[in-house]
Amino acid sequence: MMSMMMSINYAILGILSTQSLTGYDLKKIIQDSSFMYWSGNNNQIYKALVELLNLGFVTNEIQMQESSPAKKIYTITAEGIVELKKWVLSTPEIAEIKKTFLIQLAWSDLLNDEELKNLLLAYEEQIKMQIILEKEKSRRGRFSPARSRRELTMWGMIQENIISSYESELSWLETVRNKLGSDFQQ
Amino acid sequence: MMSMMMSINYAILGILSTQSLTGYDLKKIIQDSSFMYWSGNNNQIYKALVELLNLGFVTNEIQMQESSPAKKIYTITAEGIVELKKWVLSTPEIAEIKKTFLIQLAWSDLLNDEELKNLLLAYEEQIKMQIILEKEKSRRGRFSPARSRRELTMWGMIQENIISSYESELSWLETVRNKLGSDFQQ
DNA sequence: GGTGTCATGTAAACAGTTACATGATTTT
DNA sequence: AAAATCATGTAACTGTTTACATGACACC
Repeated sequence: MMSMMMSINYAILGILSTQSLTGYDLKKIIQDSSFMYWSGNNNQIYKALVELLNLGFVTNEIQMQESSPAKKIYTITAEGIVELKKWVLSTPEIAEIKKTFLIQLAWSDLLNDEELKNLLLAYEEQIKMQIILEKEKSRRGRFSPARSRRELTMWGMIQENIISSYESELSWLETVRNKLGSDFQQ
Repeated sequence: MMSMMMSINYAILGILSTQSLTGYDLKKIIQDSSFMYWSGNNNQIYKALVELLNLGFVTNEIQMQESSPAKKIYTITAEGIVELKKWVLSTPEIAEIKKTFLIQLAWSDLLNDEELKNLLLAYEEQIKMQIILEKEKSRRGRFSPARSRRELTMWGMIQENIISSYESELSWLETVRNKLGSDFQQ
């Protein structure tokens, strides 16, 4: 068959493997998630659901409501579970990382020592803010399945991965300041 | 003016700030670079050069060649330098990180202990391969300006940032194995 | 004789974002 | 009175990638 779907489809299948939900629910979960990295826009989610439906990986049940648009509640099928597991087992890809800041640093020869120090400081500030935001996000964290002890551990580890990425960046910044110290003329 | 160009334009301006080059040269440099994260496809580079030319940030000199297409050698202007410096000084954005592997782990409750262990192992393998690739890349590393002692240090630090990102991922993997150890039933 | 490098450029497709549209209900 | 929430969906655009097109030359 070679379905070759984008990974957002698998994120959706994964969420639906824990509970049946509407497109609107999925949107909110993806928006709030720190590791499901899409913006959670309608366009992508509703399109993905149509595709998953056509492929038979989900079914939907239309629930009429008075004075509100009809809900479409999506449920994963047995084939959907099989497809999801196949994907989970597939060879992991290395992360896609875009650090625009490194490009700024690459041309920092244009700056004087003071300007460079301030730039590094500004980056540090951004990261620290992001860590706070991330911790706040995980504190609120509504969607977090815990079907087994192992899954609970896993979700904790996923959160820790993100935090530790930022902390690694902070400790790199320390190295930069140390290494650079001897180059500053003052 | 509010130019609001994409960052690839600034990557190009930066490269041109060290030497005058053709689109073809820029393409190769971006392809080989580990922190200028674009694929280095023609479409983006030639389009960017037209835009930079229209904005007056670069000029080009057409060099005829016998039995080869004419070369267009691009040179940064004084306005280009000003624009580049302005961008370098602008508030850094936090990195855009897309770790699809974390989404795989999120649904790893579908796997048994053995399958999960193998998945973690496969990810470790990918990262180790990437580190070797990255170190090989920096060993070959053709394009690396060193206009000052500080710039040389900076470029070393940029390389180290990328390596340390992967190493942080490896040490996170160790934590996962430890934390998970007690959940495995055997 | 096929593949790779030099050197320009275009076309088509895909991925992903913002914004728009509808319409009732609830909250500020 | 305005804004947010619920719930669906579409339109337009940006960014990015792969592939195509040309044509000479060098290498194996």
